[in-house]
Amino acid sequence: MMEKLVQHFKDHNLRPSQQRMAVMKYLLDHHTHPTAEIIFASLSPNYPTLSRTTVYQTLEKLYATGLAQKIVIEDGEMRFDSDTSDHGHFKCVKCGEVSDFFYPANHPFPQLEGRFEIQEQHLYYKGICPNCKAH
Amino acid sequence: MMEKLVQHFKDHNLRPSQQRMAVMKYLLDHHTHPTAEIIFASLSPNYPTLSRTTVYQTLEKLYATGLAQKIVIEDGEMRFDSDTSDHGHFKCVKCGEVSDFFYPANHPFPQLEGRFEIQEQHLYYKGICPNCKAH
DNA sequence: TTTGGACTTGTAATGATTCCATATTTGTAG
DNA sequence: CTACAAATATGGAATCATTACAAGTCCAAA
Repeated sequence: MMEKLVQHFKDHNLRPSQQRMAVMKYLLDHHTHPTAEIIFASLSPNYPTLSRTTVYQTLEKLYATGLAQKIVIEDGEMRFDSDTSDHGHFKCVKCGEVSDFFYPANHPFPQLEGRFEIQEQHLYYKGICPNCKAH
Repeated sequence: MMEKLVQHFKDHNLRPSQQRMAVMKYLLDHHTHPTAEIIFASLSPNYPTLSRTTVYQTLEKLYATGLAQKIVIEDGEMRFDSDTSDHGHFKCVKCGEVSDFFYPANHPFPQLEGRFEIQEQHLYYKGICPNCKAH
C-alpha cells in the first residue's frame, strides 16, 4: 500500500516526503471530504512539526496533479476527496456533513452549446440528511 | 416595473428601502452573477452613503427569501443570481466569467438513496469558454 | 561530501465576509 | 400630520480561511 503511494507520487514528479505521504494517506483512509484544518488537526499529534502551510500546499499539489479533487460547496470551506471519479455530493445544512452519491458512468448530463472545453463537472445538493431528519 | 419590485419585497416581508431596491434592481438588470463587491462598486457612485455591509445583508435576505440564488464555485467568491430557476453555470478558468446554461425542466438528475430532503441543486462546469479558446 | 533544487516551516499578510454599536429611516397608531 | 417603535443602514473593527514570503531543512546527483 505504501509502495503504491510512493509510486503515485513519483509518477507525478512529487517527492514522497513524510508529510505528503501522511496527507495523501489521510485522504485515502478518510472519505469524509475533510478541510485542510481537519487534516492538520488530525495529523498534528503524530507530526508535531507539521505546518498548516504544508497541508495547504500539499492539497493544492494533489489537486493540480489529479490525485484529489477540490470540493467547494460553502464559501470559505475547501474540502478534498481522493476519489477523483465523477460523483456527486450532498451537504446537510444541519450537521454539516458531506456525503457522496454515485451515478452511472453514462448518466446523461446537460450539454453546453458552443465550444466550451469542460475540465471539471460538479453536481451537489444541499438539504437535510436522513440522520438529521430523524432527529 | 418598480411597483412590481416593491410588491416582491412586501410579499416577503421586506421593506422596500432604496438600498434594497437598488441591489435587487441590479440583479434583475445584470445577469452576470456579480459578487457583493461588484454590486457595491457599481451602485456606490449613485448611492454615495451605501455601505458594503448593507449590500451583503441585502443579498443574504434576498437569498433567504428566495428572491435570488447564491452561487459558490470558487472559494472566497460568493455570486448572486436573481434567476432562481434550476439551471447550471459554467466558469471559465481563464477570464473568470460565469455563464448560464439551461436544461429542460424534466432533465433527469441523479437520485439520492434514503430520505434526503433536497433543498438546493447545483450543477456547474469549469473549463475554457469559447471566447478564450479562440484567443 | 558538496551543491542545487525541492520541500517544510512559521509568521505575517491578504481579502472576503461578518460583527457590532450607533444613526437613520420606515410603517403605523394616534 | 406627528411621534414612536421597529426595522434598516452605516462604517469601522474583528474574524478566519487561505496565501505569501523568507529562512531553514532535506534529498539526489555529481
